[in-house]
Amino acid sequence: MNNDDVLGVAMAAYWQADPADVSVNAITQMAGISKPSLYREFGSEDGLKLAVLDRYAEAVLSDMFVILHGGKGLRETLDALIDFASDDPRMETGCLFYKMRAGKHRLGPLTRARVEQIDAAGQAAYAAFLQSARDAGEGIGGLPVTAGAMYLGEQIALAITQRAAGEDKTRIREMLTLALSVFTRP
Amino acid sequence: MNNDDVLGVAMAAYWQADPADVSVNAITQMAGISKPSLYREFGSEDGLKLAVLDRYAEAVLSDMFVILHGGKGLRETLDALIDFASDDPRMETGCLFYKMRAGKHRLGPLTRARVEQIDAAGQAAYAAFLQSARDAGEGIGGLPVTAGAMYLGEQIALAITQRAAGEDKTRIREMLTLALSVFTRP
DNA sequence: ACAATTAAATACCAATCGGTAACAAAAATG
DNA sequence: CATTTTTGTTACCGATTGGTATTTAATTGT
Repeated sequence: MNNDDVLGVAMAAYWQADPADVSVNAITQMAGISKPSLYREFGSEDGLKLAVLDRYAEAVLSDMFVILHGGKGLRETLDALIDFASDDPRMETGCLFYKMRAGKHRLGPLTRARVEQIDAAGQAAYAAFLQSARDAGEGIGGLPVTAGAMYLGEQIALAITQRAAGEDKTRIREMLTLALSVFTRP
Repeated sequence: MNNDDVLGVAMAAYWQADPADVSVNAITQMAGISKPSLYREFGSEDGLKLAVLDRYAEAVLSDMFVILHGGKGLRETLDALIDFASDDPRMETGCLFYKMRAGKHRLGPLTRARVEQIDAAGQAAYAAFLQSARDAGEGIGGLPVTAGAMYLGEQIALAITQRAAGEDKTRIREMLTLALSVFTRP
């Protein structure tokens, strides 16, 4: 059982459940290694969660950034975001990042800092996307870009969180489509 | 320090922080009573949380039901909901019910059952409100009433949760107004 | 005033948490 | 071959969790 495998086991566990509900003991047991081995590799629970988050960001969140920076038009990009949030099978148990963000106060300083950093990057990406849409002459409602970016980000987060709660995919898609319709209205 | 005072202390503590982050030990200490006294009165942590939730529902959630069943028009009621979510000082640290609902899996069976019950009642109230608006000839977008009810409820929950996260009140009002504008558009 | 009952507090329980010290096996180095 | 260094394990630490058995204090009935 190699270190990268351990990280994979931890990511799966944190992802499926809430990170705050998975103990290091449970992870060592699932990975079939001893506790000191884990601590020698990652230093602390905080270090482990940070490593997991980084791996998750590279493996999953990157896809969202790709969608946002794809240079497609407003409607097409919004549709891709809706598809991702309401249909991507990886989001069936929710998004690990959003779970961590929702329980930010329960994280150690390292992981919390990274969560805030990723969150800021996300906001920036949403804002850049909306700005470029506006520059391209596509109206995005009267609202300022930063407010729209936050709105967009929160609606995506809400949709994915609802998927983790076991809500019906079609229902979620309906609601998200409705929420984002404010961007594509006259 | 009477029993009702203890309930008040517990409600304040659960409300300000996340219920999952407040131990019975902490509550007995804050209330200045001994642990067996609390257990004699409420039976278990689950029993205490249930009692707190009931008290909270009567003291706070009832106001939301009053708004919904007020019989006012669509716009007026939506505005009242927006005011409540984004300006009511009691929501400055979020809504205890939404906090409990977000961490449903961490609750005992009694409290969890009540949370689900209240949630269902909320959905029904939202649906009844939208139905009456539609009956009164006010268009609420093309969508089915049940989907609209869920959307409305989740947007309110999102706004209040963001207040708990310390987000700017004006910003929250902007976003909620935007989200609910789908109901009052041609 | 004394006995019986109720209320409350002290002190404890087992389980679990994150984290580590002490120790055994294996691999690399001289 | 002998030695050092790395790897991994067992067994433990103090703190905290929800929950209780036992004992002390206050109240009540007679």
